[in-house]
Amino acid sequence: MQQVSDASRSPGYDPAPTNSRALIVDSIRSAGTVSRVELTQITGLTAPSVTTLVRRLIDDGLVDEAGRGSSTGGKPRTMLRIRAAARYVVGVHLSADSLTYVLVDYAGAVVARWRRAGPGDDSDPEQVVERIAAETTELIERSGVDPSLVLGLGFVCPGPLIRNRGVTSAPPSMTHWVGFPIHRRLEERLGLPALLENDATAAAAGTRLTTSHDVSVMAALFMSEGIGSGLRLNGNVYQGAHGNAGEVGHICVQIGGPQCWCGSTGCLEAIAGPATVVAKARAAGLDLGSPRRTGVAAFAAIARLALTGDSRAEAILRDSASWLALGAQTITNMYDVQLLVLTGPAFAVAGTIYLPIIQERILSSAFGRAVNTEVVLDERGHDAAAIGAALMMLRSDLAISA
Amino acid sequence: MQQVSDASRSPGYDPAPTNSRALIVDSIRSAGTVSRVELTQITGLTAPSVTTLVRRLIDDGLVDEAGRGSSTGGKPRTMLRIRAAARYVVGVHLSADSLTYVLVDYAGAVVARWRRAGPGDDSDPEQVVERIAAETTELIERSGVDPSLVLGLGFVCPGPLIRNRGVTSAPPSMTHWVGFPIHRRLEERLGLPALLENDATAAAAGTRLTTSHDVSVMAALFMSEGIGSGLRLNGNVYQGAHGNAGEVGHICVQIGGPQCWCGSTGCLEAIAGPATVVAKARAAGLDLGSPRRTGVAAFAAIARLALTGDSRAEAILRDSASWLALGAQTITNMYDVQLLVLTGPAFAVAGTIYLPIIQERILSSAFGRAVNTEVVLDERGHDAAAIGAALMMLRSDLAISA
DNA sequence: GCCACTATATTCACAGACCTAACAAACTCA
DNA sequence: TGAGTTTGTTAGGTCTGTGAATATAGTGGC
Repeated sequence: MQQVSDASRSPGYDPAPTNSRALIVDSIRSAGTVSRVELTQITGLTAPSVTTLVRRLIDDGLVDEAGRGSSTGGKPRTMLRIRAAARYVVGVHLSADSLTYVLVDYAGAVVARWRRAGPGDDSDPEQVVERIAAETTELIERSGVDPSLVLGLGFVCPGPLIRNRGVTSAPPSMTHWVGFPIHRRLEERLGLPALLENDATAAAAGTRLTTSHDVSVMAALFMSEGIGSGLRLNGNVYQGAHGNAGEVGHICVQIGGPQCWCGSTGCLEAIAGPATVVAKARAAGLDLGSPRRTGVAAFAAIARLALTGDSRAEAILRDSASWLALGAQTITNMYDVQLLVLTGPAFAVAGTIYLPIIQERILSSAFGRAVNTEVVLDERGHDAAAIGAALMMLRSDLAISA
Repeated sequence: MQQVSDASRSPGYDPAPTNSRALIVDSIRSAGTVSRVELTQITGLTAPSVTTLVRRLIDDGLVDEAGRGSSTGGKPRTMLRIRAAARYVVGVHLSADSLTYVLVDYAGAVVARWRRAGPGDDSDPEQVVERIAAETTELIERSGVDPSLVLGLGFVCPGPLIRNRGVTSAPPSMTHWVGFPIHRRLEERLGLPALLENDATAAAAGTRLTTSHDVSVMAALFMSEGIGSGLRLNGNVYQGAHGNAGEVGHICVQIGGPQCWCGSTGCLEAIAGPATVVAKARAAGLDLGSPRRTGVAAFAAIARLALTGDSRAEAILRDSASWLALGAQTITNMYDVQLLVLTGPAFAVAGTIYLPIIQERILSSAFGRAVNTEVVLDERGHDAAAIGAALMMLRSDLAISA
């Protein structure tokens, strides 16, 4: 049980691994395949240190040699890569209308994925724990992965939470979750360490960096049922004092604006979040399929309409995007990032509408111009949070012990 | 010259000192006087390590023993404290209408302070360098401190900058500073390492923590001629990818709001910053003394009027405060801090009007309620930026070498 | 005033991380 | 085939920090 709490501790920002072993593993993982010489450059360690650390990792079965590079006039480089089958982690993303599972291997690749209907609005937390535990077990079983190689589970849910204590406040659909220590219950039920994280923060951890240049400071703008953001610094997420950093959905963007479920008024989420977009679309008489369709499913229906030429749907989304752009600008102003990634289920379905509007505002703002902040769309938006939670587990100390 | 750049390097967030020597010095400095046993608790190092490190620090003249604590049944603790006279650093805060110098000793105390009129709007940067160099030299001379003990200089100016390159964009009064590498010029002129920092970020570093409980994540909301903020994590400031984190003055708080000098519209600073407050007060016919009085001096005149019962002045400031409260809420939402300190010259003169309004909004916001974020006024607001710059220099690697 | 007791601080021997310097291995090219 | 080049390893040393044992300087009982 000692180990269990270890993974989810870490008050505030977790500095870059002082642990060279973790540093090497991270470097190999994010590079794909690298040679030892390259590792000396990436990590700043000396060649002998790299040799020693890599040897131990190979002995422990965490890293493999993977053929040779071509010679550049001398001995060719021996390439290294993560032994993908060494360990696995599970990532789970819960929201009212969907429940996403991913199984991620030690190299960080998704080897299994499962999306199911969410527990709905009035679910009993204890029953949901049961269900998640059962489905997690089933996921592992069906994937054919040896369960003893599964290190732990990263669990993600929307909204503010207090690390190690559970959800502290929640959107209307999940109020009965407040104060329920779901990750602890999952730990007990599954016998695996579990980590609890905010959806947006996890998404920041899960975003693959596909930019050419080196990005050490990036943020994710996450939209699912709500709106949030996460900040990633050199691969570590910034969580704030209580694990609630990045609550961009509840900054006030309009004095005297509409009431938000959070108790405040004029929140970005209340004005331009998916729930509001859906309400506006319904009010405008758009056909979103079944009237029982809610949350991201309903939002996706609007996006489909907009993308197939419905100008009313498009106008509603473009209006939402102009507000989201404000949030994005706040993120870049406050965090000063090199890269902002739009991610989460809502951007997965409507990102192409939001992206140019957000980009334009960022690039035309004074600081955007001065420093050239890039804004991109995550191609794995749907699963970003679940993947991120899994990756956070994969980067915990647990994951590098022999 | 190697050393010189060392102090101002540090891409993005600088993790807690891995350097135990620096850790010990920091711990003693922030505790005032401590025993070795207490240091083992604070730092997590073992008793033998503390013994050794402290012995070296005493040998190097950086730390002194300072009598004994009272016994609690055994050997009384030998108290340690920083040898204040071991080293000194200078902090300089430049704005259009004032130039503040502080000389800070190795214990972090201000031993000399000098506030002078600013260079005004149309000053030649080279001449300002000359003037600052001369006045810095004079400050040191008059203080009686041995110049060879002065480690370096922390330089602070308003607005966005790119670390190591100078100011990148600037308020109207300082546009001619754009691109001028003032800290490099000061280094050359004074023969001392210099560090360039944004005023708000430095203020976060300069704020003394007077709260009872342990604060590891705090932010400063800084108001001088402009509005900015800084984030401090475990004693290290977060600077962002380009040194521009915390630009809360240029988040948009009103769609279609007034034009800001930064090129954007609806910026917090344009709506509620000191310049706007002064303009409104003049428009309302308030007597601010000489019509040539500008910047913080004019703002201070309004604050005096408000505090002596002028209801028009008070209304103008209260309106500004309600907008600043939005900015404060954004800070707490994005950074999730335990403590928010209002600081800078403008809060130094009008803080008592702003504080309750800001406090109320933070405490009534959902996340404020859930996690109890404290909001306080800095009693050293006038000098916070200069002091902070000095303290940042004091925490650089330079400052702990024998 | 002496003795046990306790809390504080130090010494000593050792483990581990990481470095420099020297060396071995594996390729290219003349 | 061998010189040159690049990659990786071995050997030895330094430095940091640890645990175990010990020294130091008080308190309080008798």
